[in-house]
Amino acid sequence: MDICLEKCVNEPVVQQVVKQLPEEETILQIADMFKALSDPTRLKIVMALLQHPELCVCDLSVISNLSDSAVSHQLRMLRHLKIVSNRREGKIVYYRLSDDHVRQLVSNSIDHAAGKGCHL
Amino acid sequence: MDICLEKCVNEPVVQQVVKQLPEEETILQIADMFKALSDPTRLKIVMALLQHPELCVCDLSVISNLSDSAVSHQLRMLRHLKIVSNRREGKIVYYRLSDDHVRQLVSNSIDHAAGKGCHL
DNA sequence: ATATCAATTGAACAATTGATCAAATGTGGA
DNA sequence: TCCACATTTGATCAATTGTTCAATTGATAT
Repeated sequence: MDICLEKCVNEPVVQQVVKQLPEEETILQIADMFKALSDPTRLKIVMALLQHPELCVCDLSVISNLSDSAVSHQLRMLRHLKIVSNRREGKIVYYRLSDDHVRQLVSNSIDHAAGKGCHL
Repeated sequence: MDICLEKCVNEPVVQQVVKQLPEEETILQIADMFKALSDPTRLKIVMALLQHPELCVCDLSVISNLSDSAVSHQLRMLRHLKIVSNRREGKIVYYRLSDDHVRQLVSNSIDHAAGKGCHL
């Protein structure tokens, strides 16, 4: 028994917290979303798409100062996480944010970082 | 010159986007915040603290189903990122969320995942 | 068909991460 | 003091990550 007594474990509090926690599946989903935004390169890509509705891979590679390949790899991940969508026009593939939730999430974070606080 | 022409690079659009992007420093900061929440274990810890204002390491290890040590390591990271604060009471150390922004961030994400959409 | 350009892909590699274990703090009680 | 407990820390190791390079795909024009 390596549990602390009385004030700690086995109290109703712990049971209640566990019960009210979102399902494991949901937690993994949300964590994935955060993971997508946890890399500076990807975050910059998303921020760029926040300011301009559509950008091609080439543009994004210039903006993020990275090789086309590197950007494409990251876009692939963002695509699989349903965070960006793409559209081909001739040789060029345009990317855009596909999720309004991400838009809000990142937007809020920028505001917060800028010290502006929330903006309801 | 490995840049795509006309519609792509060197357009004012790219310049403008780059200019409007937050500073590198800020981007790194925000990415770190997301990184803190990108691991299911840490996310669960934060979610638990979202539901109960203060929990000790031992509680959190039970809730997250992890060893004390593992939890402590994660709490250390969250502490350094200023996401949680702690308070010692005798042998027991209580942790709490130190940042309202994180509270909102995670709370919003849960709502979104629950299909409730935004709640302005 | 060939050439060219935008984008994607796969392999390889260094760098980072998260869990585990053992040892070390710090705290209160006998 | 010595002991037990809650927590922290350092070291290690497997797994994951992000980038680079080379090769490939898709599309347009000649």
